[in-house]
Amino acid sequence: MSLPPSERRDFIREMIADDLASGKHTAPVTRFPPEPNGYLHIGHAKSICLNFGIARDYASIGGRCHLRFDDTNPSKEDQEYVDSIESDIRWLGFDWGENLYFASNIFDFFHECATSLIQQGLAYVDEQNVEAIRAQRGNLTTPGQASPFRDRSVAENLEAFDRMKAGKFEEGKAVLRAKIDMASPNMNMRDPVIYRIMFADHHNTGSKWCIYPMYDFAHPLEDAFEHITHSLCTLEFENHRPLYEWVIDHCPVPSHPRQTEFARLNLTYTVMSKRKLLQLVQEKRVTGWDDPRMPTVSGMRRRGYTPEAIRNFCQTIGITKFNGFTDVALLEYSVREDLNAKAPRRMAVLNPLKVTIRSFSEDFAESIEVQNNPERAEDGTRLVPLTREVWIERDDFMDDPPKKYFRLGPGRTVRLRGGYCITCVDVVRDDQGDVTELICEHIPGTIGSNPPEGVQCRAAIQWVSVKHAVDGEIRLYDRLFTVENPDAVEEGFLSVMNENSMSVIANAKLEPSLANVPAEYHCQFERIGYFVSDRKDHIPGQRVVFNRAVALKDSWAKKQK
RNA sequence: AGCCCUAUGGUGUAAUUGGCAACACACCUGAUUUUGGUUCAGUAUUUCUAGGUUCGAGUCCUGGUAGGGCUACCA
Repeated sequence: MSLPPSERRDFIREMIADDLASGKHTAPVTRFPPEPNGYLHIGHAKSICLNFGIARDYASIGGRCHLRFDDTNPSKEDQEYVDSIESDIRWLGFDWGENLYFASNIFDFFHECATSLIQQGLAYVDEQNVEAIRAQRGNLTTPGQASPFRDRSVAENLEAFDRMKAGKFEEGKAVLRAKIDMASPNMNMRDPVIYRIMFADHHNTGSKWCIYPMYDFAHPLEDAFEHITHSLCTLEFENHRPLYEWVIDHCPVPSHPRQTEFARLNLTYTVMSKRKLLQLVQEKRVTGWDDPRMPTVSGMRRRGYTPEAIRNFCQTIGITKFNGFTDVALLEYSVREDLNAKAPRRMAVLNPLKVTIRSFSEDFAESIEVQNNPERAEDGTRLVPLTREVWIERDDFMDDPPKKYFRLGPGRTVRLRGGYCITCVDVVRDDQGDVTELICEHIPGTIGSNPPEGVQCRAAIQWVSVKHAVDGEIRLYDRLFTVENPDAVEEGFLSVMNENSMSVIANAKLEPSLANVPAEYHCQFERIGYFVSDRKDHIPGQRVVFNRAVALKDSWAKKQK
């Protein structure tokens, strides 16, 4: 008996339920702790849905989720990222309320804890350079060796740490190290560096500090300071947990958070590494972090994803410790499901072929009432002008149609979606023999009803009145691809960079209801043919789905093989 | 090589904690359809391996195997 996804409990939620039942905590307090050094991507969305989702589940008993900027490395961080992260989280539908924190706001607290460690004889200032420290750390199989500075006196360490803080050392000339165990099989415990010197302007504290705490030291202290109960992070921090606990156990902290790890999101065909996404932006291979081809939250938003779709996706993939690869089809399904129900439909023709309906007079004009969304009658209808000449998709005609091709061919009949059935009676060609125009006749009385007995009309195609067509631009965006072979990832990038991987179709013929839009339309899923408008000025707050234009190409191609 | 983690259809996850292995996606087949969309019905495919405990093991124990992580003054 498996529970529906919405009620499913992952191992983390089980643990929280147990902690609540045993009285260990009265309410869960989680946190989402991004470093402001890039934009949020779909992988972050998984963590956001987890942490804020738990807070939401327990909101009635005081559960909450903090947004905390883990800004302890001023050389990589920027205010732009802080702003984008806040707005992306809000867009996803979550709210941290009053609970906005910056690690940089408690630099004094970190400093106190470091001083306390020194006083307990648990930390020392090492004045060796990086290379020496690295060499002494040993490797996976051989234990490390003690630094000559390891047994300095407390007084000496206190004094040296003060000089670090006062800027008396140059960068790289001294670090503060925790004194733990140079022979530990866990490399993280071999006297990890917990403070380093960096003369850099911090986006929040300016030049006030020239020493900054390392992640392994700062993170547990931040959690404890904020009274986080459950500190959820990804699998690569598993080996850091002993150090996390060591810091909590030896510093004067107000609470005892617990770290639990879960698997990060891996998506097939998708570049997820922040480093590589940054590279794409810096080398201008994309227009920015919010380029619709990017797997960032803001890129996906421009591409037409809805917050609901992303949240449902996160619900579907669940939380485990298994490090697998999620098929991107699962992501695509979640948007299709959401958009199919909500998005209004419009017609567009990408690769136009002119059709003249000769049974109409020159000045024929009729307003056809078309449903905005066949899934939702309450979305109403719109009037679309039909005239003697219309554009149809070139792929909707085949000279020599094979069986099971239901659209236009010589002598064949199709329905102009929402309108009449038309029969192709003649084909006009140029000197090369290429089709330039179709001559058709309409079958009267076929709006809203089937053609007479004996006339095959199995498909409905999109069309746009030539006289009323809006010239717009529709862009088809590819995903950013990597190749399956990880060694060839860089080559994968090259194919990303290639303009061919992004097809831009100019001068698409658009339905006149889009008249005010100097359109830039993003293809939602070319595999199924959704085009989603990003333009808020178009239909406020709504997404538009253009059907079929590309879907046909694809599904037909698939049937061919 | 040492330490840590993980293993359930093609993919991602469930399994009332030792009691008939299931859900979604993907795939294929058929029906419906004024979007080759949607919807509906159906087919096919599963507990890494070898032992052990047990009336009974996906679940517990032992040994293998495979994958991931760890040798930053990044987070």
